[in-house]
Formats: sequence, structure tokens, C-alpha cells
Amino acid sequence: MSGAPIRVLVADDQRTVRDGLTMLVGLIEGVEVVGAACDGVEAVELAQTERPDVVLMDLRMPRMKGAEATRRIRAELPDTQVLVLTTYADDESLFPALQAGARGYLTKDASAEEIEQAIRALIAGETHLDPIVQQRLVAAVLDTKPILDAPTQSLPNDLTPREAEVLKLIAGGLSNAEIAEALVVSPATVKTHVNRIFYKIGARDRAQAVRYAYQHGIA
Amino acid sequence: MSGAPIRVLVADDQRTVRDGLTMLVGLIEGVEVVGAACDGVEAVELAQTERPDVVLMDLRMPRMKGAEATRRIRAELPDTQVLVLTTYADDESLFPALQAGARGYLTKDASAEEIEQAIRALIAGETHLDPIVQQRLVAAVLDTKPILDAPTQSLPNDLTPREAEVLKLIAGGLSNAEIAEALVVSPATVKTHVNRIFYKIGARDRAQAVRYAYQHGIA
DNA sequence: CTCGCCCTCAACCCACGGGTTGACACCGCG
DNA sequence: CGCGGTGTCAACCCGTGGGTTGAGGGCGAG
Repeated sequence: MSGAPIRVLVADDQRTVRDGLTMLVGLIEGVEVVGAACDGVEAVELAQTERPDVVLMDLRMPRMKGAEATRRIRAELPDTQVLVLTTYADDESLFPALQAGARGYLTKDASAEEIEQAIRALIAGETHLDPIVQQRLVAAVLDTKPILDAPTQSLPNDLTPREAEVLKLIAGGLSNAEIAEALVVSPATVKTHVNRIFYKIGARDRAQAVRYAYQHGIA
Repeated sequence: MSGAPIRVLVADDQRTVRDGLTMLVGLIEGVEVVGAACDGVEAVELAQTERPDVVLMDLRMPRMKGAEATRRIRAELPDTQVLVLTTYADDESLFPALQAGARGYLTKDASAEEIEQAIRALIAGETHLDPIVQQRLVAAVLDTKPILDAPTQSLPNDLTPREAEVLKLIAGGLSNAEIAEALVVSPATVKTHVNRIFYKIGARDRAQAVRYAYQHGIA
């Protein structure tokens, strides 16, 4: 399995990132960088002339967004796979990119080995997504899929109903005063609840409480 | 990072698979198999007494299905992650397992290295899914999420790399002083970053910043 | 080279948050 | 009936966080 080299095209508007990626990917054994585009239009053009196996695609680029470039490449070159390599994995970037036909999605935190693994996975016809992306997909699917069972959505901690309510509002970014107003109680009451919540979930401040809420599916 | 060993519990009804897994996983450096259950009921019981870091869970087991066992374990032991290791990745197995709180999903085709990677990913709080599962999730999401890409999907973000780094730590529940220590800068610098982040993402305090981070996939 | 962005740091102010103690009313339960 | 859990509220203290201003160095782009 070491025949022709894997041909890779790099597309990123930031010069340092583009050059760094070209260098990094070129060092991978059996991989050859056949071009570097600095925007979406150029990426599509280079893809058509070079017919690479994989395109490393940034999403935020001038002239043409990475998602649109991905769509065109996938439409015209079915054998060319697109590996998105971008800074953030927010829904507004993620879903259009997947919709456009990207089979891989990594953030720029990825190591060289991860990029290599992803490239090889795409060549093998697999999908390779950043763990965060996987997490978001799971969340999105569970959102839309009906709740198959789960009779009593048991709260992990022995938070009282009122405390759980307060925790949700904390996770919503509300201040103590705002929570008091929302629940029609005195600010002092809220403070009491908040302190008990912190004690129970092992949080030191609101920030940790928000983190806890999101990690435990309360928000 | 080579402190206490990772404690793993194996749950599978087939004796050869169970023993083989126990052997295989026990050979991984820094991993210790603390128990082997032959059905779902035993898996929950052993999880409660042993409090493992990761449970390798088969889905088709007598007495109690793996999905239900996963749900109970996740409800009572938030720090214990479940890695499903099953024969097939059909939707009828997959979605209930994810719904139940499994953070990892591999088929029994997986190599020892893949299992090791998955275990370490779960320990790190990440999600690790088989490429086929990733593919199915993408398909499921694109099914339910019609093309919703915004035409002028522009960037509300604009965070500098350093700011993004700080935001991640904020989302991790760290105080300014702790962030300063982690990044080896002065607390004053951290405060500057924090203020700029708040301005850019429209947050009023850390709690709202944590919320933002989780909702945008930064954490 | 110069401009602007990014990162760095310092000093100040004060409001809000976090911790503690103590109190009272309601309600279900044994 | 008395007890414990829950929800409510108040006073206090003080630390951290949040906002502002100001300033200097590095580095890439024009």
C-alpha cells in the first residue's frame, strides 16, 4: 500500500498558516503538497487543475468561503476529499461545512499526527472529525431524535428542584439580582441557594457552576 | 501525567471476548483492569464498588442491556465514562447508547491501539467514535438539519489566538490568578485579555463567557 | 520605515459575588 | 406530636472580578 503519493492541496488565507501547513504536511511520508490557495476561488481553480486527493480547507477566507468552495469541489471532483481545518467549531461553521460535503473537520489545535491520521482516514473513505465536533453532533442528534426512554431524568447530584432551577439560570448567565427577579424572591434567598449549589456540585464560583451545568446536560 | 493508573471495567457476556479484552487492555501502559462483568446488572454493581474511570461496555447482554447499564452508571457516577464496544453500529444500538450517555463507541473491529486512544480520549473528557459512527451521525444531522447556512454568515468572533486560549481556560473554571499561572504571565495581563474577550463576545462576566464557550464549541 | 495589531504590565476604583451565621415558616413523615 | 428538609430572608465581611486608563515592546503589512 505505498504506491502513488497522496496529493494534497492547502487552502488558507493567512500566509503563515498556509506555509506552515504546507511544510508540515509535506513532511508526512507518502504525501505531496501539490498547491496552496489563499482564498476559496483559488482553491476551486487549483483543485480543478491539480485534482488532489485531499484539500485542507480553512473556512474563513476572502472572496469565497471555505464551505462554498467545498461544495463546488465535491460537486465536480467526487474523488477529491475535503478536510476542514479551522479555528473554531461553532455550529455556524460546522453544519454548512458538513452539508457541503466535507468528510473531515479538525480545529487548528490539531497536531501533525492528527492531521496525518485524518488525511489517511479520508483517503480510506472514512470520516474523521475533531472530538469536539463529534460531541456536538451527538448533542445535535439527541436533540432531534425523540427521547427513546429515560423515564426519570435523574439529576446526578442531590440538588433540590429549586436549586436545579437556580443552577439553570446561573448557566444562562444571569446575575444574582436577575435570578431573584426571575424567581420573584429576595436576592438574599438566591445567594443562599447559590451557596448550597456550589457546595453540592463542588464549584468555587459561577464560572465553574456554568461549566458543571453544561457538562452534565443541565443547560 | 503518569500518576494514578486509569481504572477500567470490562463488561461483556461472551467469556472469550471478556477475557481477551481484559488481557488486551491490561497490557496498555498506565491502565489497570479493575473488574469484569458478564451482564448489565453486574456491570452496574461493579461500577459502584470499583468506581472505574472507564467502562468498556458491550451492548447485547443478558439481564440488563448495555444501554440501560450505561444510563445507570452515568447517572450515579458522573466521573465514570462509558466506552461502548459492540459488534454492529446500527442505529437501533447507536442512538440509545449515546442517549444513555456513552462518550465512546467502537466496533469490535477496533485494534488495541484504537481502544487505547479511545480510553485516553474519554479520560480527557473528549468523545471518541468509530469513523462509521461519525458518518452515521453526520447523515442523521444533515437529515434533520435542512440547509440552514446563512448567506452572509459572517464572524461574530474575532478573538485573537491568545484570547481564545484565555477563553478556554475561563470555560475550564479557572480564576484569573490561575490563568496567569497557567500561561506564565502577570495577572494584570490576564485581566486585560479577559476584558477584551468580554467586549468581543458580548459577555458581562465569566459565567456568560463560559456559556458562550460551550455554546460555540470552544469548550 | 511607520503604522497598527497583538501581547504585555501597572495602578486605581468599587460593585458584585462568595462565605458565614442566624432566623422563621411550611410541609411531609414517622 | 416533633423532627428534618426545603425555601425564604437578613446582616456582615472581604476578596475577586470587572472597568478604565495608560503605556511599552514585538512584529508583520503596507
